[in-house]
Amino acid sequence: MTYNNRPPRRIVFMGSSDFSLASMAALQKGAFDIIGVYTQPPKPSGRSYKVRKSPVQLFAEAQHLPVYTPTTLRNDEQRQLLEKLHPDLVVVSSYGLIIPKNLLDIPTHGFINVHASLLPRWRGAAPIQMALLAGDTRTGITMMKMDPGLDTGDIIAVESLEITTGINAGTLSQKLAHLGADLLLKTLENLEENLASAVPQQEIGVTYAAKISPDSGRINWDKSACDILKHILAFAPTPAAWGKINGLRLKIFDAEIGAGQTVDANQPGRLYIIEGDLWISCGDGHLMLREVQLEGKRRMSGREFCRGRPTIDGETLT
RNA sequence: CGCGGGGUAGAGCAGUCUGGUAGCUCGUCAGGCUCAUAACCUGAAGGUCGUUGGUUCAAAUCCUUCCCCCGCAA
Repeated sequence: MTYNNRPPRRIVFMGSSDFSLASMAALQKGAFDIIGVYTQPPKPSGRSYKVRKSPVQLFAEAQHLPVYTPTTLRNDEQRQLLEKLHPDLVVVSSYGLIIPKNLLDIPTHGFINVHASLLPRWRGAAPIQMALLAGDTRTGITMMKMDPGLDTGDIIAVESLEITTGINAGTLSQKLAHLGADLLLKTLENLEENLASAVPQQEIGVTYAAKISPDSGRINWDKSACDILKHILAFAPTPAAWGKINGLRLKIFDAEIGAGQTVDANQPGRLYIIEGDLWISCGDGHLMLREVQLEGKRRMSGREFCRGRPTIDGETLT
């Protein structure tokens, strides 16, 4: 790969999730020196409460990159640390910490951010999920210069893609992660020009994507089959959409909208077994549940679920 | 020791409380029926009941060791 201008050599990467991983890996393969990786500190998490490192940290350590895991960047110590690294550029991708504005000037070329939406739509923490929930037909990656606001920086580059029907948040996130990594490399090829030509975000069309929680995955069966399907796909595979049956949580990972009138849909949440498939009535229409998981059990197809539990025919999911 | 569920035929489950010949729904295979079929009928194969040790005349079942899977929470 060749560069018209002097490429930024000394890059600091800040990220925490699987989404960030693709961008970091791309930088690592490219002709860049990742002189430091910032990521969320290991926390007690997972079953049995063990301390676990973020995927970014695991990858960085495997590549023998220096890793920093501050709990906040909002103090002098952190400012001095970043200054000592003398970065040309800081690349941020779903890091999870707010960048205080007194850090933004430290790198020669400032901070850039890989954001998974078409800004200014879906600023904030969960843009991928919100795009699916809203039924958007396109989404994409926005590369922007970071400023003190929440995803309000000037736009350097945009790449969009179609949201294909039936895609879930996990798969879409992977596609966007790769798109983001490609766009990041392109941006870095002519960084100075690209930064200079960045344009402010439009003031119309601003929306915010709040964090999603496991609780908000609970399905309201009074809604239409179409809305519920969006909900299921937006929450899959984590934290997953769910309902309760006999006091147990049933996660739903995939479904399809039923055609015809095979189910009388007057009782939202009512389950039916029809020719071995698992169906559920919604407020409007009905869904065939293709992939489910009862708490304590593994994830399985709706058909498998029915085979072992023929008695759920006629029961209600709430 | 954060809380909890589970491991029984290729898959999903019942049986465990109350010990007494290993079951169900599918799948697979063979045969039959049919113009035909993923449909239907008949039959067959397929299990050291996760692992270790113990109690007992007898353990999937009771006690015990370890391993593995999963939900919550974070």
